[in-house]
Amino acid sequence: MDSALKIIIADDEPRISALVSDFFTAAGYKTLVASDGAEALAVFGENTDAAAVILDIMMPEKNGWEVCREIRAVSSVPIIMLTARAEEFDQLMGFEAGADEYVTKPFSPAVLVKRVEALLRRDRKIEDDADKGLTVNRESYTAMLDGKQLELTVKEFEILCYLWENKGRVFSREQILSAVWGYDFEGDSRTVDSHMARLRIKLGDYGSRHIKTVYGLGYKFEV
Amino acid sequence: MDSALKIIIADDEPRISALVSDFFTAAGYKTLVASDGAEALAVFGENTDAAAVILDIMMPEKNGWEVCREIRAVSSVPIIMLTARAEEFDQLMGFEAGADEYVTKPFSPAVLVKRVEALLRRDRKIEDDADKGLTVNRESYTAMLDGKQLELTVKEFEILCYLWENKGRVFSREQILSAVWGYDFEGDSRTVDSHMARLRIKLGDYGSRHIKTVYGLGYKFEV
DNA sequence: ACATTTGTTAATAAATTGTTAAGTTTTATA
DNA sequence: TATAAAACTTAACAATTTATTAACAAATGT
Repeated sequence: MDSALKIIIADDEPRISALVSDFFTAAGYKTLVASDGAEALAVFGENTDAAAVILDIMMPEKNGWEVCREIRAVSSVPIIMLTARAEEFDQLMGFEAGADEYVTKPFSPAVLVKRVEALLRRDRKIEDDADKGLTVNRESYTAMLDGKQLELTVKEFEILCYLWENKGRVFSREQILSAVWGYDFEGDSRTVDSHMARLRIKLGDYGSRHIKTVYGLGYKFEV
Repeated sequence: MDSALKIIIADDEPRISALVSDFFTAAGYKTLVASDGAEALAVFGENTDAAAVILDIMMPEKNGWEVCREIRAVSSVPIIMLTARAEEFDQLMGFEAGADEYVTKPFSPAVLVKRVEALLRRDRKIEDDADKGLTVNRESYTAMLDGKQLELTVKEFEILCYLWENKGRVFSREQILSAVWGYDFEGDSRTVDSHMARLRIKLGDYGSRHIKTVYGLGYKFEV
């Protein structure tokens, strides 16, 4: 199985494409290199599932923005243009041709990888950190973890809320009981433990990582 | 003792090297200036413990990327290339020669310092002051040492807190017992010793440096 | 009446803590 | 400075406390 995302790199300067290719390979992508505009188009034709295309502007056969325009006619794949000089003219043409990003030489290959990943994120090709983690909504009594809704019972939800809204702070079982059950609750404080256990299970990995037992004191949501 | 980190600056334009040197000096570094490529190599030869090397590309004798390549052959010291024009050729050669960063003239010396420090941080040459030393948080019952969380038990944490919040002051075992255990604790005061030992172990080096025994009296957190 | 949630209990597991005792270091003093 | 006494350190152990888990019973809502 090879599920690595493909990145097409087109530059007539082999040392540049090799350099860029190396960085993307190191970052876990599969790279396809072309050395002129016509070849770039051919490679794209064979790999329309590519995750992104990086085009140098100055290339023989067909220049970068010609290639860009032709790809754009058939695909919305993210396109990044490389240019030697930050000239307004080139920039304009490039964007008009439908490029998504502009990277001016000299550039740091590491930065180029980051920019491409930003575009992939935009297209949901790679996971967005934004919808990672936990969201809690008192109004709807719902909690989302990594974009998926959790099936929590009321008590579980309220305990989670209480800890979540006071992240970092340690609460004793008694404090949790009076916050969630009410000050007049007569029950055993082991009850809290049971709920914590259930909550942890439902939160999976995230639960064990963030709902911490503070031995001898109680529980906390660790940031 | 002079523990300042050394920065080698090579530029054939004295005004530039003087300017850059001033900024690094102001930031607490020691600078070594060379005015051509050959000299840069010679200086590096005498100072292979330099923390970073800043090379102008256009230099007499040996140009920047020749110097870069030669240094790279023997050292992984961070190398920053300075270039007047964002030319593709220079760019390429520089990265190929193993430079870590590229800074295009005109540049702000302050920014250059920042970039260099980012590289030093990457190589752990300078510590991030943000997470230096000890932090104690009663709310979350956590103690951080140099950015890492300590796994302290309640008693350990409270003893540490007590000493930490009264830095410099000496406490007898009895005082510590009544502060942490409560005035009615009936146990042996050797108990405190055990906890101190465990605390010291968990605090490692920092522990032995700061938690001091005052013979015949008790303990203190020494500043 | 059914399924779901909630509370309780008890067995088990885990961690903290206090104590002891042997070994060091420090201090006082002869 | 040698020696003894006092004070401290350390490690190991056992006792204790505390937490987890699962299974079950009660309550709740549909």
